[in-house]
Amino acid sequence: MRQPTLEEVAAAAGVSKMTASRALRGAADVSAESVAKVRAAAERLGYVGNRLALSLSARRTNLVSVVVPSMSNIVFPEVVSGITLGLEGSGLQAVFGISDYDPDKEREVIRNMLSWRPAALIITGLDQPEETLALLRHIDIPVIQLMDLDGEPLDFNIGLSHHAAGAAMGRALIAAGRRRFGYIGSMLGRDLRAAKRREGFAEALRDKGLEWITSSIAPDASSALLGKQLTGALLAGGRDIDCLYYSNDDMAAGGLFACMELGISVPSDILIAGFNGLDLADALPVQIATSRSPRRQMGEAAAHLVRRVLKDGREGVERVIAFTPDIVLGNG
Amino acid sequence: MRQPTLEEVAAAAGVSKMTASRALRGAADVSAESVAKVRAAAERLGYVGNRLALSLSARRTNLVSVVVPSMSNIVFPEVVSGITLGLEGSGLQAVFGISDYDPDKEREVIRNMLSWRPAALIITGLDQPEETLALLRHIDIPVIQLMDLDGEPLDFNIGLSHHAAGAAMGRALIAAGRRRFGYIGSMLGRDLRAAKRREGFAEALRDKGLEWITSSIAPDASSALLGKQLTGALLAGGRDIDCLYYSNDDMAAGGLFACMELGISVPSDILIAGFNGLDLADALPVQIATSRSPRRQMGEAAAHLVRRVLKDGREGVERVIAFTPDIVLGNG
DNA sequence: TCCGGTATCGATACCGGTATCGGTAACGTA
DNA sequence: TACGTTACCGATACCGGTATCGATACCGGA
Repeated sequence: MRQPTLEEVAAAAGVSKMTASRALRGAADVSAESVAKVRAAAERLGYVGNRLALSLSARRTNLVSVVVPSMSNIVFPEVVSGITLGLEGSGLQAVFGISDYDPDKEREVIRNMLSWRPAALIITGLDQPEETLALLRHIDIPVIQLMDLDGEPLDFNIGLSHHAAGAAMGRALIAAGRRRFGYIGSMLGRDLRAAKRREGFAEALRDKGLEWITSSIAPDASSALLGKQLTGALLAGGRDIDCLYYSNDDMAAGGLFACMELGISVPSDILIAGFNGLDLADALPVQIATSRSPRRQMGEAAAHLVRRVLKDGREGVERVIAFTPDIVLGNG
Repeated sequence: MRQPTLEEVAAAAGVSKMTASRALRGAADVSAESVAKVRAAAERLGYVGNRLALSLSARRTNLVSVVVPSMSNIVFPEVVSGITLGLEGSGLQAVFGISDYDPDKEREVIRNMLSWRPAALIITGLDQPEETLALLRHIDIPVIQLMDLDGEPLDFNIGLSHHAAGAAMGRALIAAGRRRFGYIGSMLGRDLRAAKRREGFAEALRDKGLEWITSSIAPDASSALLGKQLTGALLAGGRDIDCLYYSNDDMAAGGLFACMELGISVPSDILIAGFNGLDLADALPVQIATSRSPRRQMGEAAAHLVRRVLKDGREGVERVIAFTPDIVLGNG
């Protein structure tokens, strides 16, 4: 019970392969009678076209390959949703790969993707090692580096400056009267965008003659629980701080929960600031400060860019699309 | 600057296509000299094998197609991570599609997937309409229905009984002394597994002569914010309840936040119960009751089943793998 | 010198579609 | 009757790999 081929459908309908092909694609130059026979045969046999043969023959696929670092952090699935949504109705199909924040694995995933001859490639960030870039310079499809702007793009670039986002948050919190800053983060060696935010924030502090009073960075993946634990440990140290900046909202939410358990008033005693503007942040009993990153929009923008370039070529298409996250300080 | 073909690599290396093919695949019957020449040429030209041609020729792909309802709810990305992880090192590659909880869209996504001739198919739940099942009965690859057990499986089935999970939670909460139950959920017409949990829970109530005192169901997608809003509205109604069962942990977390803002003591005044056992639930300042669904494990189990069946055939492989969620009542 | 075995390589067919082009039947028109 | 036009259809080639089988060169041994 193999999948039937077009040849078999054609035989069942009593016509040639070509006529069957034309009939199923709704081409002209086929009699209504033939169309009916072929349709019926295809239905009866459960025929499903073979995209391998189609794509090989046409020398192009309808695939848009997307490589993200993780699926465990909700922000990437959201970007992925945006891409899928933005591709809807275009006939293009998104395919996803996970790099686990590992540059070597990312290169292998990309190589794997390229072996399917996608029509376009969307990858995360701008910090691919030279070896990966070399791989990408050999191909002639549009390549979009997504979510980050701090660096030299290879082809197209859509995202936001995490360095600037960190700096803007730092300035906003200083303007709000905070002076004694602590940092809590995770996995900065691999999550380079979080590291850029931290560095931008630190620069904003230096501009005002300030610096981190304390800093706690774990090697694990970010999570609310980790944020809670690190915050609990840090506060137990008795440092005198009035603001904690977290690598993201998950961590910050955990920090908030730690404060609530410890009876520390947020934001009057300590202001909690994260990054992303997760849906969760809007529901928290105490609002935390955050930068709303336009995750779905970035995904959709990437999808629309792909559609445009594949349809009309690269001419006149902006190489860089910059987003700016809104800062929300909350009800503090 | 098209992607080079094996033919071009072979020409650059001064050998035939076949020799180049053999050299790159590390086959015997090729001289060390030829291997070196071909490798060098491939490297120089940036050759990446064409999986379309390979798969068409071999009449099989290394693809495992996965269809999930959504990527916005963290549970599905987690399942997806589990599948990807479980496939690691097998040479198999997972490909994902999103159905948006829409049966028609699901059928189209599946049809699209099948056109790539995957080696296996993993879909969510057991409630596909007959039209979709008809599509699946025509194919001879392993099909796994994942995450649910309540129904008649088509081929393989891995998951948990949501009806039983709801009933177990209901019994546990009754045993914990609760009597006046309210329900808060979302999108039950589409999230059939949540509907099954609600029904199972209601049955447990009926067994003890109880029933829902109040129920609030929104058509929107679940989120903490929605849970918070519905809870706020429901509590403003002044119903006398001592326990709220939610469609999932996101909603329940929102419910907890609503209670905290309203000064309602959890769990002494109202016990909050959700479903999933999200990481977030462990970090909340007040623990909520939940059923821990083994999301990564189900994904990994599906991946291992696929590997086994593709390697050794279906003989002797269990058709159904049942998981049971642990109930956590929390620190109430 | 001839033969058999081994190492290495290439020509060909095929996977399942579609593009292309040429063929045939039916019909109208000069 | 001869010819052109139109509608419909099918044979063939090709996409880029690999399986298969046969060819060739070279070696050692009889």
